[in-house]
Amino acid sequence: MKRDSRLSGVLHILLHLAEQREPATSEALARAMGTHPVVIRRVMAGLRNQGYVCSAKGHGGGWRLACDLAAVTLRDIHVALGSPALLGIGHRTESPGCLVEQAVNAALDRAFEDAQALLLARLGDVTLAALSADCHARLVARGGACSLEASHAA
Amino acid sequence: MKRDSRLSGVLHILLHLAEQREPATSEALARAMGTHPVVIRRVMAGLRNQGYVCSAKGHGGGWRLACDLAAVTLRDIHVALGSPALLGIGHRTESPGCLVEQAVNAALDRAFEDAQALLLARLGDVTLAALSADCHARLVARGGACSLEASHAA
DNA sequence: CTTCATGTAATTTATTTTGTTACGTGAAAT
DNA sequence: ATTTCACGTAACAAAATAAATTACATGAAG
Repeated sequence: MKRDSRLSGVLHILLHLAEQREPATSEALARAMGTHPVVIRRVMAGLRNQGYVCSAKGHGGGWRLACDLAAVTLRDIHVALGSPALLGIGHRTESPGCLVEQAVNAALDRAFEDAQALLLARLGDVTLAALSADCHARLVARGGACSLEASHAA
Repeated sequence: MKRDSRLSGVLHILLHLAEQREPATSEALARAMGTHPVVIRRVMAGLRNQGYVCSAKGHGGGWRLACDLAAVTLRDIHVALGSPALLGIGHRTESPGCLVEQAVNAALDRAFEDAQALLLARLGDVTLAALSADCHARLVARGGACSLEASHAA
């Protein structure tokens, strides 16, 4: 079972956008993320629709942040990506006729819902601003010499 | 992202086994679960190795429970299945060179670990005996007329 | 009016999961 | 004994998913 890393990837992109004032093209982002520009556009489309970023065509175009980092949480981004399943395990059948399976589903659901609620709450506790601050703290801790952008130069 | 339903399926099987004293063949279980006997054997192999069930060859052979339902939790079964990923989302990279990605991973990890720990704890709170009792309660609530096995007759 | 860059649908390719076949081992029935 | 039954496993095939790519359209800057 492969885990969905879209949230991780999008956060990565957003924080990089926060570091530069000029728009970043899908091609540049794709190079940094090791993927294809069209994939970037696909995943960013959701964020644009929710107003977290904006895009511009033509010369000097690309992606820019369009939100206050302090007002957006990781949960917001998760929702903007379409609220993909947080849990990796689930039911065999959604509404089974078998009583045994109903009991199994009920027991698992209780556990699943609690875990999911906790995870959403934790994601809701972290703002993009906090994440960005953590980035800069790490930059200082590491010596402060290199730009945040340098890590994807190669 | 498709969710793994092995835990759900195996619990279903175990509770059915709890209802009958004669062994159940892989073929019978496969019919009930809508899959192939070899798939049943594959998934049950882990449980057998951990001693939760035992299997017998030849006439009258098949699968039987080999554990005290009151002493085994859903968490134990999850572990016996190889502890598949509980979460549906994860990192892009495990040990990134990029500071931004390190910060993203750190933030997500905190949330992930807490949710995972809660889920494991909840699974650890439910014994197979409790699940089985819930099955019987549902059977009574529904009228008590039909056998637990009837649900898979068709 | 050409170049650049996004928007999106359609297609192809790769990966993962699931199902199937085939053959081996051992136990019970005849 | 030998046939039948059922598990054990590896190898193979098929199906479902996800990702990458292509293709073409739109619109903005030079």
